[in-house]
Amino acid sequence: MTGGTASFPPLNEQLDLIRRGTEQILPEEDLERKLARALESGVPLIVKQGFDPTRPDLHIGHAVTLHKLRDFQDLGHRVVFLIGDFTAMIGDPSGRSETRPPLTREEVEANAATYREQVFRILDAGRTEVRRNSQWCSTLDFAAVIRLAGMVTVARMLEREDFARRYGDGRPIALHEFLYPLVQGYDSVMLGSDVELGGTDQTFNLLMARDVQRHFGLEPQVAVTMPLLEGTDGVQKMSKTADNAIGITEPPEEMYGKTLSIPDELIPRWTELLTRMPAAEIADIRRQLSERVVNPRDLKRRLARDLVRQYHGDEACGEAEAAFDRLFVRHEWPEEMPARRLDVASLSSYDDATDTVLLAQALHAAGLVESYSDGLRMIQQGAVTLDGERATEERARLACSRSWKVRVGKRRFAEIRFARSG
RNA sequence: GGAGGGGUACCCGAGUGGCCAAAGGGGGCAGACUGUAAAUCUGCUGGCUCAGCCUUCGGAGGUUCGAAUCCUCCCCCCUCCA
Repeated sequence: MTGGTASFPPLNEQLDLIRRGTEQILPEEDLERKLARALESGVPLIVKQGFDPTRPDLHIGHAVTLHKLRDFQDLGHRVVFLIGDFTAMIGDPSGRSETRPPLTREEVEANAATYREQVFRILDAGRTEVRRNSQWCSTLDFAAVIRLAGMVTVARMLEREDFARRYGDGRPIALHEFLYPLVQGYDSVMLGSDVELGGTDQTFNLLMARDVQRHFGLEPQVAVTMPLLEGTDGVQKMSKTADNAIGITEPPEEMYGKTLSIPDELIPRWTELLTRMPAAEIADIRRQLSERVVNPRDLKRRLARDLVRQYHGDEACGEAEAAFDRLFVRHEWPEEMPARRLDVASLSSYDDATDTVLLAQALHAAGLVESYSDGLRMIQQGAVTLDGERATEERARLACSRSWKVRVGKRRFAEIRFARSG
Protein backbone atom coordinates (compact mmCIF):
# COMPACT_ATOMS: atom_id res chain seq x y z
CA MET A 1 0.00 0.00 0.00
CA THR A 2 2.87 2.35 -0.57
CA GLY A 3 1.17 3.70 -3.62
CA GLY A 4 4.35 4.85 -5.28
CA THR A 5 4.95 8.54 -5.63
CA ALA A 6 2.32 11.04 -4.83
CA SER A 7 1.95 14.77 -4.96
CA PHE A 8 1.13 16.88 -1.97
CA PRO A 9 -0.09 20.42 -1.36
CA PRO A 10 2.58 23.06 -0.68
CA LEU A 11 4.38 22.82 2.64
CA ASN A 12 2.73 25.82 4.26
CA GLU A 13 -0.69 24.66 3.27
CA GLN A 14 -0.02 21.28 4.80
CA LEU A 15 1.29 22.81 8.01
CA ASP A 16 -1.68 25.11 8.34
CA LEU A 17 -4.09 22.24 8.13
CA ILE A 18 -2.10 20.06 10.49
CA ARG A 19 -1.81 22.84 13.04
CA ARG A 20 -5.53 23.54 13.10
CA GLY A 21 -6.82 22.49 16.49
CA THR A 22 -3.69 20.64 17.54
CA GLU A 23 -2.28 21.05 21.01
CA GLN A 24 1.38 20.35 20.30
CA ILE A 25 3.64 19.21 17.51
CA LEU A 26 6.84 17.80 18.97
CA PRO A 27 9.19 18.76 17.53
CA GLU A 28 7.73 20.97 14.87
CA GLU A 29 10.99 21.26 12.91
CA ASP A 30 11.02 17.50 12.44
CA LEU A 31 7.56 17.61 10.98
CA GLU A 32 8.56 20.35 8.58
CA ARG A 33 11.61 18.38 7.54
CA LYS A 34 9.61 15.21 7.01
CA LEU A 35 6.95 17.01 5.04
CA ALA A 36 9.53 18.71 2.89
CA ARG A 37 11.17 15.40 2.15
CA ALA A 38 7.85 13.82 1.26
CA LEU A 39 7.16 16.70 -1.05
CA GLU A 40 10.46 16.17 -2.76
CA SER A 41 10.49 12.41 -2.96
CA GLY A 42 6.80 11.81 -3.42
CA VAL A 43 6.87 9.27 -0.61
CA PRO A 44 4.02 9.89 1.83
CA LEU A 45 4.53 10.01 5.57
CA ILE A 46 3.34 7.12 7.69
CA VAL A 47 0.93 8.46 10.26
CA LYS A 48 -0.10 6.16 13.05
CA GLN A 49 -2.52 6.10 15.88
CA GLY A 50 -3.20 3.24 18.22
CA PHE A 51 -6.51 2.31 19.78
CA ASP A 52 -6.98 -0.22 22.52
CA PRO A 53 -10.17 -2.12 21.74
CA THR A 54 -11.15 -2.28 25.37
CA ARG A 55 -14.73 -1.10 24.96
CA PRO A 56 -17.23 -1.51 22.20
CA ASP A 57 -18.30 2.09 21.81
CA LEU A 58 -16.37 5.11 20.74
CA HIS A 59 -17.63 8.58 21.51
CA ILE A 60 -17.16 11.75 19.57
CA GLY A 61 -14.22 12.66 21.79
CA HIS A 62 -12.34 9.92 20.02
CA ALA A 63 -13.22 11.62 16.78
CA VAL A 64 -10.91 14.53 17.57
CA THR A 65 -7.79 12.64 16.63
CA LEU A 66 -9.62 10.80 13.87
CA HIS A 67 -10.34 14.11 12.20
CA LYS A 68 -6.67 14.94 12.37
CA LEU A 69 -5.82 11.59 10.86
CA ARG A 70 -8.26 12.42 8.15
CA ASP A 71 -6.43 15.69 7.58
CA PHE A 72 -3.23 13.76 6.97
CA GLN A 73 -5.12 11.43 4.71
CA ASP A 74 -6.54 14.29 2.70
CA LEU A 75 -3.05 15.67 2.33
CA GLY A 76 -2.03 12.41 0.74
CA HIS A 77 -0.20 10.68 3.56
CA ARG A 78 -0.53 7.10 4.70
CA VAL A 79 -2.63 6.50 7.76
CA VAL A 80 -2.23 3.41 9.89
CA PHE A 81 -5.05 2.64 12.27
CA LEU A 82 -3.42 0.39 14.80
CA ILE A 83 -5.59 -1.86 16.89
CA GLY A 84 -3.88 -2.61 20.16
CA ASP A 85 -5.33 -6.04 20.46
CA PHE A 86 -2.28 -7.41 22.23
CA THR A 87 -2.14 -4.66 24.83
CA ALA A 88 -5.89 -4.80 25.37
CA MET A 89 -5.67 -8.42 26.33
CA ILE A 90 -3.17 -7.65 29.05
CA GLY A 91 -5.13 -4.75 30.47
CA ASP A 92 -3.58 -1.34 30.82
CA PRO A 93 -4.21 -0.04 34.33
CA SER A 94 -2.50 3.31 33.85
CA GLY A 95 -4.42 6.37 34.87
CA ARG A 96 -7.36 4.38 36.11
CA SER A 97 -8.04 3.84 39.74
CA GLU A 98 -9.12 0.32 39.09
CA THR A 99 -7.22 -2.33 37.28
CA ARG A 100 -8.82 -3.14 34.02
CA PRO A 101 -9.87 -6.73 33.75
CA PRO A 102 -8.02 -8.42 30.94
CA LEU A 103 -10.20 -9.04 27.95
CA THR A 104 -10.62 -12.28 26.15
CA ARG A 105 -9.62 -12.77 22.55
CA GLU A 106 -13.30 -12.80 21.57
CA GLU A 107 -14.11 -9.55 23.31
CA VAL A 108 -11.16 -7.85 21.72
CA GLU A 109 -12.16 -9.10 18.30
CA ALA A 110 -15.73 -7.98 18.76
CA ASN A 111 -14.64 -4.54 19.88
CA ALA A 112 -12.16 -4.24 17.05
CA ALA A 113 -14.92 -5.00 14.58
CA THR A 114 -17.18 -2.27 15.94
CA TYR A 115 -14.25 0.15 15.89
CA ARG A 116 -13.82 -0.24 12.18
CA GLU A 117 -17.43 0.45 11.54
CA GLN A 118 -17.39 3.59 13.68
CA VAL A 119 -14.03 4.89 12.64
CA PHE A 120 -14.76 4.88 8.95
CA ARG A 121 -17.48 7.41 9.37
CA ILE A 122 -14.57 9.80 9.60
CA LEU A 123 -11.57 8.13 8.02
CA ASP A 124 -11.43 7.23 4.38
CA ALA A 125 -11.65 3.46 4.47
CA GLY A 126 -10.03 3.07 1.11
CA ARG A 127 -6.93 4.89 2.26
CA THR A 128 -6.56 3.50 5.76
CA GLU A 129 -4.31 0.65 6.69
CA VAL A 130 -5.60 -1.33 9.62
CA ARG A 131 -2.98 -3.24 11.57
CA ARG A 132 -2.92 -4.99 14.92
CA ASN A 133 -0.03 -5.10 17.31
CA SER A 134 -0.49 -8.72 18.31
CA GLN A 135 1.12 -9.43 14.97
CA TRP A 136 4.53 -8.54 16.35
CA CYS A 137 4.00 -8.35 20.10
CA SER A 138 2.80 -11.90 20.63
CA THR A 139 6.01 -13.32 19.23
CA LEU A 140 8.39 -11.15 21.25
CA ASP A 141 10.46 -13.37 23.52
CA PHE A 142 11.48 -12.52 27.05
CA ALA A 143 15.01 -11.58 26.09
CA ALA A 144 13.68 -9.08 23.59
CA VAL A 145 11.41 -7.60 26.22
CA ILE A 146 14.32 -7.16 28.59
CA ARG A 147 16.36 -5.54 25.84
CA LEU A 148 13.47 -3.19 25.23
CA ALA A 149 13.26 -2.39 28.92
CA GLY A 150 16.97 -1.64 28.92
CA MET A 151 16.42 1.25 26.55
CA VAL A 152 14.88 3.47 29.18
CA THR A 153 15.83 4.47 32.69
CA VAL A 154 13.52 4.56 35.66
CA ALA A 155 14.22 8.25 36.11
CA ARG A 156 13.06 8.87 32.57
CA MET A 157 9.90 6.88 33.17
CA LEU A 158 9.20 8.87 36.29
CA GLU A 159 9.11 12.01 34.22
CA ARG A 160 5.65 11.02 33.14
CA GLU A 161 3.30 13.15 35.13
CA ASP A 162 0.95 10.50 36.43
CA PHE A 163 3.84 8.20 37.30
CA ALA A 164 5.62 11.03 39.08
CA ARG A 165 2.56 11.96 41.03
CA ARG A 166 1.77 8.45 42.06
CA TYR A 167 5.36 7.79 43.00
CA GLY A 168 5.49 11.03 44.97
CA ASP A 169 2.29 10.21 46.77
CA GLY A 170 3.54 6.78 47.62
CA ARG A 171 0.86 5.19 45.52
CA PRO A 172 1.76 1.98 43.78
CA ILE A 173 2.96 1.67 40.21
CA ALA A 174 2.92 -1.80 38.81
CA LEU A 175 6.08 -2.69 36.96
CA HIS A 176 4.30 -3.64 33.79
CA GLU A 177 2.87 -0.16 33.55
CA PHE A 178 6.35 0.93 32.61
CA LEU A 179 6.19 -1.49 29.74
CA TYR A 180 3.26 0.12 28.03
CA PRO A 181 5.07 3.15 26.69
CA LEU A 182 7.76 0.79 25.46
CA VAL A 183 5.32 -1.44 23.65
CA GLN A 184 3.79 1.59 22.06
CA GLY A 185 7.23 2.66 20.96
CA TYR A 186 7.92 -0.77 19.60
CA ASP A 187 4.75 -0.49 17.54
CA SER A 188 6.16 2.65 16.01
CA VAL A 189 9.37 0.79 15.20
CA MET A 190 7.49 -1.99 13.48
CA LEU A 191 5.35 0.39 11.51
CA GLY A 192 8.15 2.81 10.73
CA SER A 193 5.90 5.67 11.69
CA ASP A 194 6.82 9.26 10.87
CA VAL A 195 4.03 10.76 12.92
CA GLU A 196 1.98 9.44 15.79
CA LEU A 197 -1.25 11.02 16.89
CA GLY A 198 -2.82 10.99 20.30
CA GLY A 199 -4.54 12.99 22.99
CA THR A 200 -2.46 15.19 25.27
CA ASP A 201 -2.55 12.42 27.85
CA GLN A 202 -0.48 10.40 25.42
CA THR A 203 2.32 12.93 25.12
CA PHE A 204 4.80 10.95 27.16
CA ASN A 205 4.13 7.73 25.30
CA LEU A 206 4.36 9.42 21.95
CA LEU A 207 7.73 10.90 22.86
CA MET A 208 8.97 7.68 24.40
CA ALA A 209 8.55 6.08 21.01
CA ARG A 210 11.16 8.48 19.67
CA ASP A 211 13.73 7.05 22.07
CA VAL A 212 12.82 3.51 21.19
CA GLN A 213 13.01 4.25 17.48
CA ARG A 214 16.47 5.78 17.93
CA HIS A 215 17.64 2.67 19.72
CA PHE A 216 16.56 0.69 16.71
CA GLY A 217 18.48 3.04 14.47
CA LEU A 218 15.37 4.61 13.01
CA GLU A 219 14.41 8.21 12.50
CA PRO A 220 12.20 9.28 15.38
CA GLN A 221 8.57 10.04 14.81
CA VAL A 222 6.87 13.37 15.39
CA ALA A 223 4.32 13.48 18.18
CA VAL A 224 1.12 15.32 17.33
CA THR A 225 -1.22 15.75 20.24
CA MET A 226 -4.83 16.84 20.23
CA PRO A 227 -6.70 18.40 23.16
CA LEU A 228 -8.91 16.14 25.20
CA LEU A 229 -12.50 17.04 24.55
CA GLU A 230 -14.73 18.14 27.39
CA GLY A 231 -17.97 16.25 27.73
CA THR A 232 -21.48 17.65 27.44
CA ASP A 233 -21.22 18.95 30.99
CA GLY A 234 -18.38 21.20 29.94
CA VAL A 235 -16.34 20.28 32.97
CA GLN A 236 -14.91 16.82 32.80
CA LYS A 237 -13.23 15.09 29.92
CA MET A 238 -15.69 13.23 27.81
CA SER A 239 -16.08 9.66 28.94
CA LYS A 240 -18.73 7.07 29.19
CA THR A 241 -18.24 6.70 32.92
CA ALA A 242 -18.69 10.42 33.51
CA ASP A 243 -21.93 10.09 31.59
CA ASN A 244 -21.16 13.15 29.52
CA ALA A 245 -20.39 11.48 26.25
CA ILE A 246 -22.06 11.40 22.87
CA GLY A 247 -21.57 8.04 21.24
CA ILE A 248 -20.57 7.90 17.62
CA THR A 249 -23.39 5.45 16.98
CA GLU A 250 -25.96 7.29 19.03
CA PRO A 251 -29.32 7.99 17.35
CA PRO A 252 -29.54 11.31 15.47
CA GLU A 253 -32.10 12.90 17.80
CA GLU A 254 -30.01 12.12 20.85
CA MET A 255 -26.92 13.48 19.22
CA TYR A 256 -28.70 16.64 18.20
CA GLY A 257 -30.29 17.20 21.58
CA LYS A 258 -27.20 16.46 23.59
CA THR A 259 -25.17 18.86 21.51
CA LEU A 260 -27.65 21.63 22.19
CA SER A 261 -27.30 20.97 25.89
CA ILE A 262 -23.61 21.79 26.07
CA PRO A 263 -22.55 24.99 27.81
CA ASP A 264 -22.10 27.96 25.49
CA GLU A 265 -18.42 28.30 26.29
CA LEU A 266 -17.80 24.98 24.63
CA ILE A 267 -19.12 26.01 21.22
CA PRO A 268 -15.91 27.23 19.59
CA ARG A 269 -13.87 24.39 20.93
CA TRP A 270 -16.28 21.67 19.91
CA THR A 271 -16.67 23.27 16.52
CA GLU A 272 -12.95 23.40 16.03
CA LEU A 273 -12.28 19.87 17.19
CA LEU A 274 -15.32 18.04 15.88
CA THR A 275 -16.02 19.65 12.55
CA ARG A 276 -13.89 20.46 9.56
CA MET A 277 -14.82 24.11 9.53
CA PRO A 278 -11.90 26.24 8.31
CA ALA A 279 -9.77 28.00 10.90
CA ALA A 280 -10.90 31.43 9.71
CA GLU A 281 -14.52 30.61 10.37
CA ILE A 282 -13.70 29.30 13.81
CA ALA A 283 -11.99 32.57 14.57
CA ASP A 284 -15.11 34.36 13.42
CA ILE A 285 -17.26 32.30 15.75
CA ARG A 286 -15.03 33.22 18.66
CA ARG A 287 -15.30 36.87 17.72
CA GLN A 288 -19.06 36.79 17.37
CA LEU A 289 -19.44 35.16 20.75
CA SER A 290 -17.17 37.52 22.59
CA GLU A 291 -18.79 40.56 20.96
CA ARG A 292 -22.18 39.09 21.72
CA VAL A 293 -23.47 39.79 18.26
CA VAL A 294 -24.96 36.36 17.86
CA ASN A 295 -27.30 34.19 19.85
CA PRO A 296 -25.09 31.28 20.97
CA ARG A 297 -28.03 29.01 20.37
CA ASP A 298 -27.76 29.56 16.62
CA LEU A 299 -24.09 28.61 16.57
CA LYS A 300 -24.88 25.61 18.67
CA ARG A 301 -27.58 24.57 16.26
CA ARG A 302 -25.15 24.81 13.40
CA LEU A 303 -22.72 22.64 15.31
CA ALA A 304 -25.40 20.09 16.13
CA ARG A 305 -26.45 19.90 12.50
CA ASP A 306 -22.87 19.44 11.41
CA LEU A 307 -22.32 16.61 13.87
CA VAL A 308 -25.49 14.71 13.08
CA ARG A 309 -24.78 15.06 9.37
CA GLN A 310 -21.31 13.65 9.80
CA TYR A 311 -22.46 10.51 11.49
CA HIS A 312 -25.94 9.98 10.10
CA GLY A 313 -26.25 11.94 6.87
CA ASP A 314 -28.40 14.82 5.66
CA GLU A 315 -31.75 13.17 5.87
CA ALA A 316 -31.39 11.97 9.45
CA CYS A 317 -30.11 15.38 10.37
CA GLY A 318 -33.21 17.10 9.06
CA GLU A 319 -35.44 14.67 10.88
CA ALA A 320 -33.53 15.05 14.10
CA GLU A 321 -33.85 18.81 13.97
CA ALA A 322 -37.55 18.64 13.15
CA ALA A 323 -38.12 16.25 16.04
CA PHE A 324 -36.22 18.55 18.35
CA ASP A 325 -38.19 21.61 17.37
CA ARG A 326 -41.42 19.81 17.79
CA LEU A 327 -40.50 18.64 21.26
CA PHE A 328 -38.63 21.52 22.77
CA VAL A 329 -39.58 24.58 20.78
CA ARG A 330 -43.24 23.98 20.08
CA HIS A 331 -43.65 21.72 23.11
CA GLU A 332 -45.59 19.16 21.19
CA TRP A 333 -45.42 15.45 21.60
CA PRO A 334 -43.43 13.39 19.16
CA GLU A 335 -45.25 12.12 16.10
CA GLU A 336 -44.39 8.59 16.84
CA MET A 337 -44.02 7.22 20.29
CA PRO A 338 -42.59 3.86 21.11
CA ALA A 339 -45.47 1.48 21.69
CA ARG A 340 -45.44 -0.55 24.87
CA ARG A 341 -47.75 -3.50 25.20
CA LEU A 342 -48.20 -4.57 28.79
CA ASP A 343 -49.67 -7.89 29.76
CA VAL A 344 -52.09 -7.33 32.62
CA ALA A 345 -51.30 -10.80 33.90
CA SER A 346 -47.76 -9.66 34.67
CA LEU A 347 -48.91 -6.60 36.60
CA SER A 348 -49.48 -7.49 40.22
CA SER A 349 -51.63 -4.45 40.85
CA TYR A 350 -54.13 -5.41 38.16
CA ASP A 351 -57.64 -5.35 39.52
CA ASP A 352 -60.27 -7.42 37.78
CA ALA A 353 -63.26 -5.57 39.08
CA THR A 354 -62.21 -2.17 37.83
CA ASP A 355 -59.94 -3.39 35.04
CA THR A 356 -57.20 -1.04 36.15
CA VAL A 357 -53.57 -1.08 37.23
CA LEU A 358 -51.51 1.28 39.33
CA LEU A 359 -50.01 3.99 37.18
CA ALA A 360 -46.64 3.77 38.86
CA GLN A 361 -46.43 0.08 38.12
CA ALA A 362 -47.40 0.58 34.51
CA LEU A 363 -44.70 3.23 34.14
CA HIS A 364 -42.17 0.77 35.42
CA ALA A 365 -43.39 -2.06 33.24
CA ALA A 366 -43.22 0.24 30.24
CA GLY A 367 -39.60 1.05 31.04
CA LEU A 368 -40.30 4.73 31.60
CA VAL A 369 -39.03 4.73 35.16
CA GLU A 370 -36.44 2.67 36.96
CA SER A 371 -38.71 1.09 39.52
CA TYR A 372 -42.16 1.23 40.96
CA SER A 373 -40.87 3.52 43.68
CA ASP A 374 -39.23 5.73 41.11
CA GLY A 375 -42.58 5.94 39.37
CA LEU A 376 -44.22 7.09 42.57
CA ARG A 377 -41.59 9.77 42.94
CA MET A 378 -42.10 10.98 39.40
CA ILE A 379 -45.83 11.29 39.95
CA GLN A 380 -45.25 13.15 43.19
CA GLN A 381 -43.01 15.58 41.41
CA GLY A 382 -45.44 16.27 38.65
CA ALA A 383 -43.29 14.70 35.98
CA VAL A 384 -45.94 12.39 34.58
CA THR A 385 -48.39 13.41 31.91
CA LEU A 386 -51.23 11.21 30.67
CA ASP A 387 -52.84 12.10 27.36
CA GLY A 388 -51.71 15.67 27.91
CA GLU A 389 -52.87 15.94 31.50
CA ARG A 390 -50.57 15.96 34.44
CA ALA A 391 -51.05 13.03 36.79
CA THR A 392 -50.97 14.21 40.37
CA GLU A 393 -52.52 11.33 42.24
CA GLU A 394 -49.83 9.03 43.56
CA ARG A 395 -52.13 6.05 43.69
CA ALA A 396 -53.71 6.78 40.32
CA ARG A 397 -54.89 3.78 38.37
CA LEU A 398 -54.95 3.33 34.62
CA ALA A 399 -57.91 1.84 32.83
CA CYS A 400 -56.70 -1.14 30.85
CA SER A 401 -59.47 -0.95 28.31
CA ARG A 402 -57.79 1.80 26.34
CA SER A 403 -54.38 3.04 25.32
CA TRP A 404 -52.54 5.90 26.98
CA LYS A 405 -50.06 8.41 25.70
CA VAL A 406 -47.60 8.87 28.49
CA ARG A 407 -44.79 11.32 29.09
CA VAL A 408 -42.33 11.21 31.97
CA GLY A 409 -40.10 14.21 32.42
CA LYS A 410 -38.98 16.07 29.35
CA ARG A 411 -37.97 13.30 27.09
CA ARG A 412 -39.45 9.95 27.94
CA PHE A 413 -42.50 8.99 25.94
CA ALA A 414 -44.51 5.88 25.27
CA GLU A 415 -47.89 4.78 24.14
CA ILE A 416 -49.11 2.14 26.53
CA ARG A 417 -51.59 -0.54 25.56
CA PHE A 418 -52.73 -3.49 27.55
CA ALA A 419 -52.97 -7.10 26.56
CA ARG A 420 -54.53 -10.04 28.30
CA SER A 421 -52.90 -13.39 28.00
CA GLY A 422 -55.08 -15.18 30.48
C1' G B 1 7.98 -11.53 57.48
C1' G B 2 6.66 -7.44 61.38
C1' A B 3 3.68 -3.00 63.00
C1' G B 4 -0.38 0.04 62.04
C1' G B 5 -4.74 2.11 59.20
C1' G B 6 -9.03 1.07 56.37
C1' G B 7 -13.36 -1.25 53.34
C1' U B 8 -20.62 2.66 54.52
C1' A B 9 -25.80 3.95 49.07
C1' C B 10 -23.54 6.25 41.90
C1' C B 11 -18.88 8.92 44.13
C1' C B 12 -16.63 11.34 48.44
C1' G B 13 -17.69 10.93 53.42
C1' A B 14 -20.17 11.15 58.78
C1' G B 15 -21.95 7.50 61.88
C1' U B 16 -18.92 3.21 66.99
C1' G B 17 -25.51 -0.92 70.39
C1' G B 18 -31.80 1.19 69.61
C1' C B 19 -34.12 8.01 67.94
C1' C B 20 -30.39 4.54 61.06
C1' A B 21 -33.07 3.34 54.80
C1' A B 22 -28.10 5.58 57.54
C1' A B 23 -25.77 13.26 58.47
C1' G B 24 -23.26 16.36 54.84
C1' G B 25 -21.31 17.30 49.99
C1' G B 26 -20.87 15.98 44.80
C1' G B 27 -23.37 13.83 40.87
C1' G B 28 -28.07 12.48 38.92
C1' C B 29 -33.44 13.04 38.30
C1' A B 30 -37.93 16.08 38.58
C1' G B 31 -40.58 20.94 38.96
C1' A B 32 -40.31 26.62 38.08
C1' C B 33 -37.50 29.89 34.76
C1' U B 34 -35.15 29.14 29.72
C1' G B 35 -32.16 28.73 24.29
C1' U B 36 -32.75 20.62 26.54
C1' A B 37 -26.98 27.01 27.76
C1' A B 38 -25.47 29.44 32.26
C1' A B 39 -27.24 31.24 36.91
C1' U B 40 -31.14 30.67 40.52
C1' C B 41 -35.11 28.54 43.63
C1' U B 42 -37.78 23.91 45.24
C1' G B 43 -38.26 18.72 45.80
C1' C B 44 -36.55 13.70 45.16
C1' U B 45 -32.42 10.27 45.06
C1' G B 46 -32.95 1.10 48.08
C1' G B 47 -37.26 -2.10 46.79
C1' C B 48 -42.45 -3.21 47.29
C1' U B 49 -50.17 -2.71 45.39
C1' C B 50 -46.11 2.60 51.38
C1' A B 51 -49.83 5.17 57.61
C1' G B 52 -46.93 -0.89 56.63
C1' C B 53 -43.49 -4.54 55.03
C1' C B 54 -38.77 -6.36 52.84
C1' U B 55 -33.46 -6.00 51.64
C1' U B 56 -28.82 -2.88 52.34
C1' C B 57 -23.11 -0.51 55.54
C1' G B 58 -16.44 -6.00 52.10
C1' G B 59 -17.98 -11.82 52.98
C1' A B 60 -19.52 -15.80 56.39
C1' G B 61 -20.82 -16.94 61.24
C1' G B 62 -21.76 -15.37 66.48
C1' U B 63 -23.25 -12.19 71.02
C1' U B 64 -27.83 -9.31 72.03
C1' C B 65 -34.77 -8.19 73.00
C1' G B 66 -32.07 -5.18 69.24
C1' A B 67 -25.82 -4.57 65.27
C1' A B 68 -23.32 -0.33 60.07
C1' U B 69 -21.81 -0.14 65.23
C1' C B 70 -19.46 -5.63 69.83
C1' C B 71 -16.83 -10.83 69.00
C1' U B 72 -14.63 -14.82 65.56
C1' C B 73 -12.85 -16.33 60.92
C1' C B 74 -12.10 -15.01 55.82
C1' C B 75 -11.33 -11.65 51.45
C1' C B 76 -9.50 -7.03 49.61
C1' C B 77 -6.94 -2.10 49.87
C1' C B 78 -3.34 1.34 51.95
C1' U B 79 0.98 3.14 55.06
C1' C B 80 5.55 2.31 57.62
C1' C B 81 9.61 -1.20 58.84
C1' A B 82 12.51 -5.53 56.85
